[in-house]
Amino acid sequence: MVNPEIAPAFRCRDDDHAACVVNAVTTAERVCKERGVRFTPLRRRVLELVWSGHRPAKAYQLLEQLKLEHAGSAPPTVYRALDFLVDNGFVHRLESLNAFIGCGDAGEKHGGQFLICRECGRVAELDDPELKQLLARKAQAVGFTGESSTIEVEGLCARCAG
Amino acid sequence: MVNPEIAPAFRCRDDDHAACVVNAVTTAERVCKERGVRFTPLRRRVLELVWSGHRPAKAYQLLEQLKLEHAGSAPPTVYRALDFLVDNGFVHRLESLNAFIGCGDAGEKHGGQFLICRECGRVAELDDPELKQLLARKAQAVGFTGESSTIEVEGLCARCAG
DNA sequence: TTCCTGTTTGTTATACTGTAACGATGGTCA
DNA sequence: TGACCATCGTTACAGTATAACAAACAGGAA
Ligand SMILES: [Zn+2]
Ligand SMILES: [Zn+2]
Ligand SMILES: [Zn+2]
Ligand SMILES: [Zn+2]
Repeated sequence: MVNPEIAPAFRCRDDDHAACVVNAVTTAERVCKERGVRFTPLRRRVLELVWSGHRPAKAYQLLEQLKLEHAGSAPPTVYRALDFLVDNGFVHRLESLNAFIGCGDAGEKHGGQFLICRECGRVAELDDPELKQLLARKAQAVGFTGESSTIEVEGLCARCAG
Repeated sequence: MVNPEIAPAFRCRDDDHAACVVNAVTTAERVCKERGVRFTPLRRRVLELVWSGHRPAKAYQLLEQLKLEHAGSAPPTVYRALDFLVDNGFVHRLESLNAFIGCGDAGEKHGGQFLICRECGRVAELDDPELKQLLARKAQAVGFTGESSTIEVEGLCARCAG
């Protein structure tokens, strides 16, 4: 096998991650302005919290953080913000984990393919057109028209595989 | 496009579905005997209930059924049976629905690819090696070793697409 | 400005999904 | 028989998500 590239999410050091957060927030701000939707302080804050690592964020963990900053926070507070972020393609929901992860390629609404390391918990996103096409083709072969797909792989990232 | 085959799950008529259930139970019975694990009445009954349609079964719906037949049923009753059935490859869990579906190709433990019709609710299973290989290859290309995967597609079956 | 309107947020309550813990039961085998 | 292990019954609770309605707020019309 050729020397593989390593996905950014698996390369990013936990102690040098601020740029990822800033980039995500800046992009979201721009896209929201373009779309004429409101990037409120709450939504911004939840996006920052989701992006606080390349690891899945659980809704009730986010809620705990929000409560520290604003006592009135409750489940709908975080779920509504997450709904907004997911609908606008800034965050993806990981179905196999009941968790959320920042989208590395925000701006376009899309479903990616997620690589979830069972050792370190980091998650990388692919957005591979070949995969989408093959899946669509295989579905069509049995008469099924796919509209959206959930693809999540559990395994080991390069660093954890040693 | 060539005339597509239609997946059995989408062809099966609701009023002529008994054979599917019998087949699933018979297979499970045989496989359990081969493996030396116990196919208890409870497990058999839950498998029948899961197979009562080609539609996803929710755990608490199954529980309601069980309660009608045995008052002592509680969440662990159904979840333990489902765990057994999933572990042995007789049933799959659909992550995007929090639901369960009978495996059309039981006996070998495997992860399939699931086609979920958003109109009629039926679910068909693929088990396509090309898809698995391509996904594994794409993951390897970024240094990730996949071990198990969740692939679920929402869309329209041939009948519902009209 | 004031009013109107639609969106966002606060608040309470509840529904849905899943597991921990421990004792009772029931096969299997020495 | 008794010891052992898997299964099941039972209670309690943890974790995930939404319904419903009121309050606050932004943006535009009068
Ligand atoms: Zn980063
Ligand atoms: Zn890792
Ligand atoms: Zn059938
Ligand atoms: Zn259909």
